[in-house]
Amino acid sequence: MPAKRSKQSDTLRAAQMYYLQDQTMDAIARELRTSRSTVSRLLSAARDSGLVQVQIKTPADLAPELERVIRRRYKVDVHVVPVADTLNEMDVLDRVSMQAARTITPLVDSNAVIGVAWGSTLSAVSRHLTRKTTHGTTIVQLNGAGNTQTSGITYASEIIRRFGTAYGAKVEQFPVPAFFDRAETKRLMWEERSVQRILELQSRVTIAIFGVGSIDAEVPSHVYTGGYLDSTDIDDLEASGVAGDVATVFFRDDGSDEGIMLNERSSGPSLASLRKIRRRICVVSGAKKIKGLRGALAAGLATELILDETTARELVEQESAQSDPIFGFLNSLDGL
Amino acid sequence: MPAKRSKQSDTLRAAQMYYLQDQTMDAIARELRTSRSTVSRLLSAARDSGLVQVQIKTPADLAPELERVIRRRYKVDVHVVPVADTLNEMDVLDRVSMQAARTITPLVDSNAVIGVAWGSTLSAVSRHLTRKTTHGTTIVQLNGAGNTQTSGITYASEIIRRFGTAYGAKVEQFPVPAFFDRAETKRLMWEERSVQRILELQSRVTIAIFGVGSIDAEVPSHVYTGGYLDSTDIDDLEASGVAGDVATVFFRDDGSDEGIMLNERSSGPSLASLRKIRRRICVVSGAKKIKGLRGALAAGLATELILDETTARELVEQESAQSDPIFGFLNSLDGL
DNA sequence: GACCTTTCTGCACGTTTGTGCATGCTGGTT
DNA sequence: AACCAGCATGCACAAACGTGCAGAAAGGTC
Repeated sequence: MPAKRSKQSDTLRAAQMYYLQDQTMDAIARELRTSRSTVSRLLSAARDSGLVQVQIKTPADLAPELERVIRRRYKVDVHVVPVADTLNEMDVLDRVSMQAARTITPLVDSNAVIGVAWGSTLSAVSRHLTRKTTHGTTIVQLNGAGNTQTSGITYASEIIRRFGTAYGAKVEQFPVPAFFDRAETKRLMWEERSVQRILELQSRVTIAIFGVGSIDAEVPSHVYTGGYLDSTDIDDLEASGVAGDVATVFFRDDGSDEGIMLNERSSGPSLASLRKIRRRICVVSGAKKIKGLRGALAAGLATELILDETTARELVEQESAQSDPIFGFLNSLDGL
Repeated sequence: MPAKRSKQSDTLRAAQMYYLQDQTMDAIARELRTSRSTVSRLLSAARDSGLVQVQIKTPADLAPELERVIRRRYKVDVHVVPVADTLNEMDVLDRVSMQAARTITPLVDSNAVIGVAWGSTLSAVSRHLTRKTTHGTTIVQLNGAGNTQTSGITYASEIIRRFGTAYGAKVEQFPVPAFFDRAETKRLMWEERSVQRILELQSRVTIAIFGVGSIDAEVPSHVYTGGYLDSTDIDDLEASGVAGDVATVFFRDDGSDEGIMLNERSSGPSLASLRKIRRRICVVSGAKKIKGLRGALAAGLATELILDETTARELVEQESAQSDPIFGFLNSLDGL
C-alpha cells in the first residue's frame, strides 16, 4: 500500500532499489506497477537531477605517475582525464568536459560565489553539468563578451545560464565588451554603479572556473577568431611575447603580465585579483593549448587543473627535457 | 602509449571512463586492448573495492512521510528501506542488509573504533559490506558469543572478521560466553587483564552497530534458540516483562532494564554504557521485531535506525493508535 | 624442467538496459 | 465542446551487459 505516487518519490524509491539493493529494473517496475522503460527513465532522471551521485576516489598511492609529477611540480590538484591518443580534438574535448563537469559539481557548496569565464572549453563543460540543489549560490560572469561583430553575449550568457540552472543559482551577467577600444572608456565604465556591483561580486568569488587560450592553438580560441581583436591588437600581442590568456587577460610564457597593453582594455580580472580566489579550476583540452597552459601555471593562476592525458604527458615531457634536470632524475627513477 | 599496465591502473582508468565519461564497456575494452568481459569484471572490482562510490542523497523535503514522522518522534536519523510488502522475511532481510551496508560504509572514518554485535541481521549486513580503505580502525566485538552447545564463536567471529576485511581494520574478539551461568564468575572474569583490555576498547567505541532481538519474533533471534538460555532463564525473562534485547542485554517495552536478573550474567554492555557511544546504528528487518524495536527506541539506544518499510509503517501506526494523541493529530495533518 | 594449482582471459549465450515511435492523457485556449 | 501542444507511457527492437565455461598463463613445489 504505497502512500502517494508522486513522480519524485517513485524516482527516489527506484534509485534506492537499483543502486543500493541491486534490483533489476524489471523487478522495480513490477513493484512500482509500471513498465520497465519508465523505470529506466526514472533512473536516468535520478542521475541527472543529482539524486544519485557517483564518485571515484583515487587513493594517492594509486594515482597515475603523471598526476603525481604534475601535482608535485606545479603544486596544483590535478585530474588527468584518460583518453586514447588517437581521438580527435572534438572527442577529447567532449570527454574532458564531461569528466570536468562531474569533478566540479561535488566542489560546489551552498552560498558559493562561482566565477565563470567563457570559451569553447567552458561551453562544453556547461553542457555536461549535473544538477545539484544548493541555496544562496551565485554565478557571476568573469569577463565581458561583447565584440565588434556579433554580440557574443548570447554565447557567454548561455554558458552561465547553464551553470545557474544546474545549481539553482542566481546568475549575474557582465554586460560589457570583452575588450574596450580605449582604456579610458573602461576606466569610466568601471565607475558605473552597475559595473561596480559586478566587480564587487567578482571580488567575493570562492570558485573560479576557466579554460586557457593559447596563442598558437591550431583550433584557435574564440578570443583570437571571434572578432574581438583586430590585427593591430594581435601584432601587439606577438610583440609583447604573449603566450596565452585566461578570461581575456594575457600573460607570457613565464607567467608575467607587466607591460601587456591590451590588458588595460580587457574586461577580465587582473591576474593578481584572480590569484586571490580560493579555488581556481582550470580546464584544458587539447595539446595545442600547451603554451598558454604553461604560462598560466607559471603565473600560479590555477589551484586545480583538469586536463586530458595527452596534454598532460606533453606538459611533463617538454619541461623535463628543457629546464628541469631534477625532474629528469625523478622521472627515470619513477619509471614514467 | 599507455605507461604501465598494472591491473590497478586499468581498473581506475576503466572506472573513470565508464562512470565519468559515459563510455561503453566495448569502447573501454578497445582502448585497454582487452575484451569487454574483462572490462565488465574490472568495473565490478572497482565497485566492490570501494573505488567507485554511489551515494543517494535525499533532500529532506523529498523524504517519504514515514521517515519524517519517525525522525521527529524518536529523534533518530532514520533510513526506511523500500520493499514490497509481499516479500518474504528472507528477501526483506537481504534488501535491508544490503542497503544498510551501503549506508554504513560512508560513515566509517579512519581511526574509528567500531563496536559490532552479532545475530542474523548483523551477519547479513556483514556479507554485503563494500570495501573502504581506512587507517587505524579497530573492530571490537560487543558481547560474547560462547554458549553451552556449539561454540557460536565461529559465527560471531566470522561477522567481525568481514567487517575487518572490508575496512582494513584490526579486529578484537571477545572470547567469553554470551551469558555466564553465575554472575560471580562474570565479576571475576571482568577483573582479568585480557577482558579488561576489551572492555577498555569498548568504552572507546565511536560507532556501534547492532540489531535487536524481540521476545515474540516468529523467526526467533539466535539468542532465544541457539542454546544460550535454558528454560528457567526464559521463564525469568517473561516474568520480568522483557520486550527484547540489544547485544544480549535485555529491556522492557518502556526501555527500562532495572531488576532484570539475566543482565547481571550477560556479557553485553549495559544500556547506560551503550548510550554513551556517539553513533549507535540499529538495523532492523521484519515486522516481527517490532516489540523489541519499540523497547530499544524507548531506551534511547539508537541514534540511527535502518529498517524496512513494512516494519516502519507498523511502528508508526501502532503507536499513533495507542498512546500518542498528539501524533494522531500530526499524522492526519501531514496526510500520511 | 616437470608437474600441479591457482588465477586470468575471451567466447558464447542469455539477460538486462536504452530509446524511437505510436498512442493516450492532461491542461490550456478559443 | 473542440482543438492543440506538450508530456508521459508502453511496446518492440537493438545495444549493452554479466557470467559459466574452457583453455591459457602465471606461480609454486618437488
